[in-house]
Amino acid sequence: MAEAPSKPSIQSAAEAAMRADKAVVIGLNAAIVTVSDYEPKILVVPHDEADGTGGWDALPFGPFNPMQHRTLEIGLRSWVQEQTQLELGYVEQLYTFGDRGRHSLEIEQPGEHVVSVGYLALTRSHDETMKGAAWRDWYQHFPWEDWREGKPPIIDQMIVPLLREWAAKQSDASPEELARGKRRDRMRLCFGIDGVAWDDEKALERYELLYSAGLLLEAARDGRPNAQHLLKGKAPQLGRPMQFDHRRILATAMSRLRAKIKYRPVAFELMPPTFTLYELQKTVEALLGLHVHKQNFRRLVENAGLVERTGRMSTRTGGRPAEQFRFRREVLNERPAPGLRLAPSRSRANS
Amino acid sequence: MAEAPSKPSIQSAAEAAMRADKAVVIGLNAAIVTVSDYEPKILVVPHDEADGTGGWDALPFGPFNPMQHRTLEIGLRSWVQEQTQLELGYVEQLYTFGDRGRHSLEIEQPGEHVVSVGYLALTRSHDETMKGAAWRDWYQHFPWEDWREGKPPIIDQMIVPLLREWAAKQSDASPEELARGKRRDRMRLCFGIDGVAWDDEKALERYELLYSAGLLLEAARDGRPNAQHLLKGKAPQLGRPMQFDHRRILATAMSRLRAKIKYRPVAFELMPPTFTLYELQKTVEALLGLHVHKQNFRRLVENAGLVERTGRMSTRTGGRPAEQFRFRREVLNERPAPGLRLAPSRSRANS
DNA sequence: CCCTTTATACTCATAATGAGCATATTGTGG
DNA sequence: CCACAATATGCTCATTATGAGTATAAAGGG
Repeated sequence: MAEAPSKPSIQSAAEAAMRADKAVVIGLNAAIVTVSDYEPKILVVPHDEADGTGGWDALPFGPFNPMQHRTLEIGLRSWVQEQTQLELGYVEQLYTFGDRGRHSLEIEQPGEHVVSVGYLALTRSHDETMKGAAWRDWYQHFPWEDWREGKPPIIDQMIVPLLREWAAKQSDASPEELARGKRRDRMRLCFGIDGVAWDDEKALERYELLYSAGLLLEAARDGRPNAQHLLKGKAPQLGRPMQFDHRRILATAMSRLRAKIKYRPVAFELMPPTFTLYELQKTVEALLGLHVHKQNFRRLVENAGLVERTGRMSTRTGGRPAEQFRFRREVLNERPAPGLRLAPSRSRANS
Repeated sequence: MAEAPSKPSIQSAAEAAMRADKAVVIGLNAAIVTVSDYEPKILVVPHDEADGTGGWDALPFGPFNPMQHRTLEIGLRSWVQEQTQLELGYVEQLYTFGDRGRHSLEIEQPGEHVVSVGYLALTRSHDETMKGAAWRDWYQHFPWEDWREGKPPIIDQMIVPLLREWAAKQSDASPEELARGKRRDRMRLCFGIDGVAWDDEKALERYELLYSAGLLLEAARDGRPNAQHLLKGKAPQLGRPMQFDHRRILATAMSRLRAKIKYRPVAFELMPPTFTLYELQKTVEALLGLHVHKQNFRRLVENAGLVERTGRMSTRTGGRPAEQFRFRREVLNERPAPGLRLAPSRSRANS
């Protein structure tokens, strides 16, 4: 009954290249993450648009030149290396955004379209001396994501009330949003209300929720009607905004990294060659934005075979000296999915 | 110490558009999956190149026209709808490939570059009447992935011996591959040898392993030296090859879907409105390529709150009639990660 | 009415997990 | 030197999740 997917649609790739309306430029965005002083840091570059977003952080960005680099990742590594001298360890593709409205201030020339491919990269080195670029604590952009000291006050003081208001007001809701309590459910699941457990991996969903609720400066900048008040009044802001959709890319990176850490030994990309279990734990906690039970963390790491003792003791910092461990790289060849299987808190998840 | 990521690199997006060497065409590839008769099917279109790959299946492909569609997904849905009349339920971006060598037969014109974005889509409808397009059992492309009837014979009869040969021969190994037993470890982990458990989610890794080992026709077509013998002799083939890197995209889709099914209720996208638990189980088993314990599957599905009884009984097919269930869509609003948490078999995983 | 076939309900041993207690090893300030 | 603070590390225990099996129910066919 249906029309066949016509073969021409395949061959048309060739013709399409000739047609300007389909040609685009590929941009590569890198969310480069490190952890220092037990804080996750994201590499940002300043930018100065005359559009009111001057001063907003941006993620490093570079074009992809297919003539020069065989793959997207090679292209990314190349310009990151050139511009920052950073040694990227782990690199992972996140998502490709093709939104026409991405550069929302109509800075695009007619006929120009940037499709951007987001990448997550991890690095151990974190010199503070890169001119122009800087390491920014990622929780400055996402203050609601750091639960290490308990629930961040911003959630109950600002986010929940504002979201409740948004959920109550149905006037600006889209058709499918109007389903009874849809908005309320979304906020319950995202922010762990009414007995729903906090899920550290939902960083992206939370960002998107706040964006649709018009609570972020990016939403105002993009012209979302329900966010315009942010520009007028001196409304308090929810986290530091970023250029373009970079905060969204960062949220994607957070979600992905928090998930990955649990079934791949990526955390070790951020550790020095030897470390104490305490240091490892603090690094993981920093990324997850959560506290974990110390003794159980140790048990987990040890009988997952992820580390081995070095015999050396650390110069202690207060109490009994801790032993230094090293990452057992062999584990990659032994088990199918080695990682810090930190199960989502079962408490309250099921009520 | 490092150079700043220069702001110009950001603004250069604008100039870059003008430079032909950076302009590319975005192609969208769709892995459209359905399940009928308890077999996973992939929508393929024929193609006729005069390059020897005529007759190989291809995934439906369409260009992305940024003037016409706001986002990549909208663009994808649009041409899929147009060409196939299929109603896509779940759609998810998989990966973006920018390899210059993607269209390996140098069919690219100079100055033309296709970056392709792969998508996974699920649909319930599976008319057999689409002209040109056809539903192909996906295990025809990946015979080693179907363990429902036990370990597929092709593994022990062909794959393992050929991989052992490849692992033993170090002559064509890349520098980092030369590490003692690297290749052997890779095959152990991928194909579950020596007590390593089979991991259904490693479909992509297995495909890539077979490709690098030169055992797939795609590798031969791409000019990999270690695969050239496939073209000469009448060597038996490992699964049906596909055009371009489409089999790789399909492998990505399989891996992603098999993983996703365990923490998101995507399986229901493939079910009719009401179904018996047996039908649900068979569908899941088809996707995973595995048998699951019937009673435990039932327990899992039921106390995860994923389904609810309808009271209606099915017209049985042999024994006691089974009750019809329906998907409890509300579960999406209740639990953070509802899915069929089929844990990886613990047996043999840890020896 | 027995037998086959499938559906569904329970049981049970084992492993994984969350939480806490106990002990060890350091430095510090009387 | 000793009590004490601080941290590391080892161990126990209750609870839950999981894999595997047994038992019973409800149909149709001879």
